[in-house]
Amino acid sequence: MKRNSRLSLALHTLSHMAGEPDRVRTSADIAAHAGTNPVVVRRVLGRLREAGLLTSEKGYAGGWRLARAPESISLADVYLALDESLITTDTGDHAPSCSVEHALHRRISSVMAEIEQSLIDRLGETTISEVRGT
Amino acid sequence: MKRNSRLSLALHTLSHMAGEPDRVRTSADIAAHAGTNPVVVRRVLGRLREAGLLTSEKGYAGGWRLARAPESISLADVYLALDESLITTDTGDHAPSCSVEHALHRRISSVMAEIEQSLIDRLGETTISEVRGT
DNA sequence: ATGAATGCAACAGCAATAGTTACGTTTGAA
DNA sequence: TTCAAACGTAACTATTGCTGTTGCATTCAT
Repeated sequence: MKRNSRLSLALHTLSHMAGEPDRVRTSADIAAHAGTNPVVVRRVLGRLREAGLLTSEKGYAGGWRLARAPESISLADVYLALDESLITTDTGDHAPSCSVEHALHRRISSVMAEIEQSLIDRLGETTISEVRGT
Repeated sequence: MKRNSRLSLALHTLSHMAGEPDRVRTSADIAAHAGTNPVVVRRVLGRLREAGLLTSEKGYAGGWRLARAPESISLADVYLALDESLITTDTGDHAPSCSVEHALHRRISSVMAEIEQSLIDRLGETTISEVRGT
């Protein structure tokens, strides 16, 4: 695993869960399906839980379950839950020399923020259940 | 520099160049403005040259210059030149166990490809000269 | 010829992250 | 009550990607 693996893992798991929303799955099960480690699964899914997309229960017969109907979970929800921020340009610790540079920097940041919002809007148009194929 | 620094460096440089399109700039000049290293600049700008956005000349009085009018260079051109592929999920060297998994994987890849295309379309709507502020 | 510039290769250092191990905590069943 | 199963979390390692840096060959105008 390498590129965007958190997003990939999250999407695979959620889409898979959308098939049987009531079934409780352990992180070990999920990890086996995803070819990774239970701790990694808990790390990623923990973020989705914080965002209210999943619930987890400890102890015997514990595990993970969708917190909402899959039709109500959009890709934007997942993206924002993971806090990936794919687009945002670097914060530039290099203090701009002249005011022209400074203005340019702000201009670019603003444009990139608009682009990211467009991406989020687009992600909001697709739900987990659609990804799975209804 | 850290996050999306290549994209950031490319945008800053191109936007800056759009102000005086005929001026030749050395990688040392650009690096000084960007607060980085000439070699790093040449690495990033080299990709833009391969994509036909810039030209470079070696030797005495050499340097970098826009290869096209700034109004004809879109953010999509820059994005594609850098081959960043922000969206694409990982290729999953983990061979899917069952055919359901396999179908799901292809489904997700397909959806993410659509999303990335939407992003590129959106990036195509803004040009370097617009970023600069006309 | 010489100095200024790119092109390129190689290497070090750093940051992010996956993977792993270990241990505490919680829960329900036996 | 005891025990096994599960999550939660911390700590550590390894890997990966990228920036920064140095060095050197090449090219070009003077």
